[in-house]
Amino acid sequence: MSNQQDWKTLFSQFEPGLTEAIEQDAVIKEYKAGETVMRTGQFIKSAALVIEGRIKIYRENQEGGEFLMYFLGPGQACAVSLICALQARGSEVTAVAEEDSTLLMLPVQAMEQLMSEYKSWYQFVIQTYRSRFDELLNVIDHVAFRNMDERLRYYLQRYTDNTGRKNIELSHQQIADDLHSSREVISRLLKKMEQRGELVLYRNMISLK
Amino acid sequence: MSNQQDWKTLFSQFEPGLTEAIEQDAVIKEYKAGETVMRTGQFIKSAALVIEGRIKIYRENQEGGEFLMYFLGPGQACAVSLICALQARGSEVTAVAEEDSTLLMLPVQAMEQLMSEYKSWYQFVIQTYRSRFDELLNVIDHVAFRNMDERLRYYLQRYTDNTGRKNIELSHQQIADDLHSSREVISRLLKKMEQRGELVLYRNMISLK
DNA sequence: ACCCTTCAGTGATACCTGTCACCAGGCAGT
DNA sequence: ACTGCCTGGTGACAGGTATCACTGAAGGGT
Repeated sequence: MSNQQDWKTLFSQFEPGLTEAIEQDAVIKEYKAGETVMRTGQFIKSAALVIEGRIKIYRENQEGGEFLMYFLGPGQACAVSLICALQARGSEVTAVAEEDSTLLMLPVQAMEQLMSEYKSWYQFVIQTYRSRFDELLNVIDHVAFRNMDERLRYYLQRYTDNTGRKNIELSHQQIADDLHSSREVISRLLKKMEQRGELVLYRNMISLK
Repeated sequence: MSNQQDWKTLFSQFEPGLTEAIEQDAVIKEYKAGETVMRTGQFIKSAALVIEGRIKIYRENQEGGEFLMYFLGPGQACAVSLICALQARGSEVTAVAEEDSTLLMLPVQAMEQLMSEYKSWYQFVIQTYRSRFDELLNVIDHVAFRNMDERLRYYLQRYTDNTGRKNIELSHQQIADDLHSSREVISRLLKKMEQRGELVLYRNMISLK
């Protein structure tokens, strides 16, 4: 477990003074794996920076369906929270901790001030918008142009990229939920991929080659 | 045709001095209907604000498929151009003028400066990010959770919202392209909607009830 | 008036994916 | 050991959508 000093090295692009300014106003929050960080419709009063762990950001619809947008890792910030916080609006996505996670919560008022005072903060915000926007574009590409097998492959790829591990500890059902598909479809596609030698299937685990 | 003075009233939220500052550095560009404003991969050196007309922003894939993201109308700015311009990166979307359009092109260097000097510019940029992000979320919702009939309905709705007209002057083929579907499917769905009395079909025109 | 292109309608067919039904194996708690 | 639940595998089937083939109608240009 990293302690709370470490976050400064994570955001080393922040200029002198900025980290201290953030420290003054921000609150550190811990979430256990599976805990909901933010629920659709919930009012947002803070921007969230991830210090440790992994946060899953997804969209929910009325009928209980869900659809993964992206994961946030250490050093990343939630673009939705940045936008919503700056405009005092409710969240339009749901965020859940996939692992035990540590977040730095920065109140809106503080954000406003940092924005004008610190160029590196402003650049960080812009950069965050950009990378999340990019990620959304990729998601749209896949869901619009690709079949489920390619979307699954992309999903597994992103997962290993995010965790840095080749073993994916998820049930087929969890994957199906993230892709808004069904377990049977995912099982069959995974089986095909296994037969092609792209991966090996275990219980609650997929090992990429 | 509005002349070039009018744009200041369009962006009336800009604080005193900002419009003049923009005027100094910006260039007005005109595009005929159908002209390509920006192509995927093209390098962006200016932010684009729409003064008049309608710009269609869509994603292209390698095989020639396309997928509509949203339209930009007068008073709106292209979030992609704002982001790309600030980071000197290539475009990841294609922009085409749907009608004869007038755009205000603001070079990157000028943007940087306005950003720190004018709060109302900074807020405009944030607001632009936010609304485009929202729109993308809606698009994702539809493509992830909805069937083609609902997507078509949403598409027609957006179209009339954007143009302010109840008559949609598009061929079925054009609609199919925007939704990344096929003409036959769109024709059939439109026929069903006509039979239900939701609209009336003409050649190259759909009239919503 | 005629030709030619574009647009729209429609049936047949195939594929992808979601759903249902059912089974078997693993794992946890009693 | 028994029970029950979660996970994964599999076949059958259905609905939605893409594709192909063909038709006829509308409109523009000559």
